[in-house]
Amino acid sequence: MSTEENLEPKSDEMLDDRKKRILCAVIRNYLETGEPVGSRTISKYTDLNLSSATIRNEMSDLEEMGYIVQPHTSAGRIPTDKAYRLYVDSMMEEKDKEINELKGLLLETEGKMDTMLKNVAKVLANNTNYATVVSSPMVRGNKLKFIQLSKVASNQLLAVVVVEGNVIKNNIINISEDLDDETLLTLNLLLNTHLNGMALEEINLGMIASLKAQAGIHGDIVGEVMDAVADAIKADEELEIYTSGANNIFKYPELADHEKASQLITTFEEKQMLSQMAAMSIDKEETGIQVYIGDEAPVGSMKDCSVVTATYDLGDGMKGSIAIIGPKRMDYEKVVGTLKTMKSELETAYQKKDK
Amino acid sequence: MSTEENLEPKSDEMLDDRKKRILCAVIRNYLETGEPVGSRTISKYTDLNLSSATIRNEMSDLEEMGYIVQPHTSAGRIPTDKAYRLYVDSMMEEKDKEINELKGLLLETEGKMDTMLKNVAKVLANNTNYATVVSSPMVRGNKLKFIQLSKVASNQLLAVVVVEGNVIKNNIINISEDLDDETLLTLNLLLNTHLNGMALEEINLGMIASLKAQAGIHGDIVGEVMDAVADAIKADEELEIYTSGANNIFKYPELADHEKASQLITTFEEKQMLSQMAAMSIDKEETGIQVYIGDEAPVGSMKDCSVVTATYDLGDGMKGSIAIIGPKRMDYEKVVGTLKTMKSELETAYQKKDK
DNA sequence: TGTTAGCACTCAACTTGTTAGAGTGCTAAC
DNA sequence: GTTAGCACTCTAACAAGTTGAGTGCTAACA
Repeated sequence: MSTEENLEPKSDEMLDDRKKRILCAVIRNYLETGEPVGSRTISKYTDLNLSSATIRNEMSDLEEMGYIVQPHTSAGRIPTDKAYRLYVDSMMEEKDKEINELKGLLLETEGKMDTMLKNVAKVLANNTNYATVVSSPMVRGNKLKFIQLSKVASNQLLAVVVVEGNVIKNNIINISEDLDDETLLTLNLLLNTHLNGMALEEINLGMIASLKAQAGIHGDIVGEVMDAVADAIKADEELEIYTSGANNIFKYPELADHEKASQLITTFEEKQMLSQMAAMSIDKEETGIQVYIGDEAPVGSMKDCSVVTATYDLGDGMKGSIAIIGPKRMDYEKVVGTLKTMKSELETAYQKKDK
Repeated sequence: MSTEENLEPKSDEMLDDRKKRILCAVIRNYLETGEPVGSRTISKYTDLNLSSATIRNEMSDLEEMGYIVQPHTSAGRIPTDKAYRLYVDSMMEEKDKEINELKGLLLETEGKMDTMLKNVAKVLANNTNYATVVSSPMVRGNKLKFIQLSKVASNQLLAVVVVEGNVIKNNIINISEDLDDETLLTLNLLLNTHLNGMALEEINLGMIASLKAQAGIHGDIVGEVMDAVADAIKADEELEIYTSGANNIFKYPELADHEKASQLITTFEEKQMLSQMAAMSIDKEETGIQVYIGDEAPVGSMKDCSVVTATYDLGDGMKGSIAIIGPKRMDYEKVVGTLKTMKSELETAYQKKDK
């Protein structure tokens, strides 16, 4: 072990215990204060009884290894992304106990998925003082459950498409010719017998053509219905996004200057990037907690932030994502803990609602 | 006329033509530059050939009357809210011609109401460099058009409620007992014959009770359907809000400090205040353009802004609101003009879509 | 060999003083 | 009624000096 020093610096393993403790102290202190931390502070407020001079030597080493930097000479050190990475991966202890009264209450109140998720976002933002993004669940491997055409006016049909997971989509179809009830019934039968239970991916052009043929003179309507189905699929892929606490970024000077704030706010307003981010996070398939630090962040405007995401799983392949966005010096321990608790709260709240 | 000077200063009428022109020049100049404007500037850049000293005397008067103020002694003057009010009411000429290519294009592309309004917000934000809020149309005096129950699973019904204006609402109803198709048909018939064409306000508890009685053992289901109807009404009252360009506030230093920006962003994120604002604006019933300056603004967080709203009318009592939020020194002429054009573009685009 | 005290040095941040310029109000002359 | 001139005010920008936190280095110590 000790003879491996001639190898290239393999960072992690090069850190002896003392260096680790010093680095950890620097990080912890910086997370709290947001100010560069100097050798004297470390020397005073840690149990390892070392003079500031010794600490200085060690810090000099740590800087060389790329864990800390000075904003300018004669300032204290601040952690680099690399240090945060190490901290998140192997140094922090989660504060799992962070259960807050609110949650239970808020989740039970409504059976509605959207208000539920909106509340999740709001509670998280209030509890953490960071910005939060919650996505609606994405449903995978969806099967068509039910299709129905109804006449709402002489020249208008209503097409209702229900997909597994009870995602419902309506489309109003304008028709030129009036349809009698029998034809409508036939069409409904035709559509349901052929399409029910079908996975969305299985519906292709050939099938549509065949249906159209069978519908005879009403082929056009089938075409329109298939458009409605296509819409249902698309709507399903576009995740709903609920955000809260975007204003929290103003609490962190490193994010609050006009340029950065403006970009972040735009991202939050347009939601589309957030939707992609959520989709990515869900696709990762790891059900655990994911931490993106600085440049690792999935969205450009967040390159000065850290993003912590969790994937929740409501069963039936319904998975969604919860993300917390804050400054790189966010309280990772608290955030990860809170997110874990919230994830499980959400999942159990949904199970309960179900029965 | 000239002998009325002994009356209390009745502001507007006290302003002789020269004062008006000077005030107008001050306002115009300040709108452009955002800097306090001094007497020399006015003396130079107006056609009334007066020395700066004369202008100074006049400006001193105008200050006394409350139209302009100095941020500090030995600075130029800036207009007060009172001045803006006068300007908006009687001095400005709208730049009605401000028609921008984009509009026509964007509006036609989609038949979808929501994307259409989203686009309106986006185009306005891009064109004006202010923040925009567009509400979905509020439908008044709504009548029920169509109700349908369908079986999607052995223990689940789907209730579809269509309201005039083609607002569609779905509810999944969990039932304990299985229903055969005939019963379903009877229920559908019962609901439709009694409720179709009924205004939402007319549906009261007595009617619901009577329906329940007629439904016999399936009274519970009727109850649930009525809940779905209630939902449809509520969903209809809650206006959808589309925003764009919230980040534009950072372009105006007077709005961009942390405190104000944070409040504005929160308002834009939570949308609920904006929804109320839209509702208010629609209720005003005046179909024209409304300008709120500073404290007049309908929302607290906008007290340092000006808000210009327009009400669009799609016929059938469907009215919505478009609002532009910017600094008090916004380009009122352009905004009012653009808003008028957009209002009519939107209305005609909708008519076209209809046929 | 690792640790420590001491010292010179650096640099941001704050304080103070100075200056330049824009703008005003007032007065006296036109 | 209008204007030129002048003294005055106040901000913004800059320069210079001061303070304090923090460092790196060296020499002494265990």
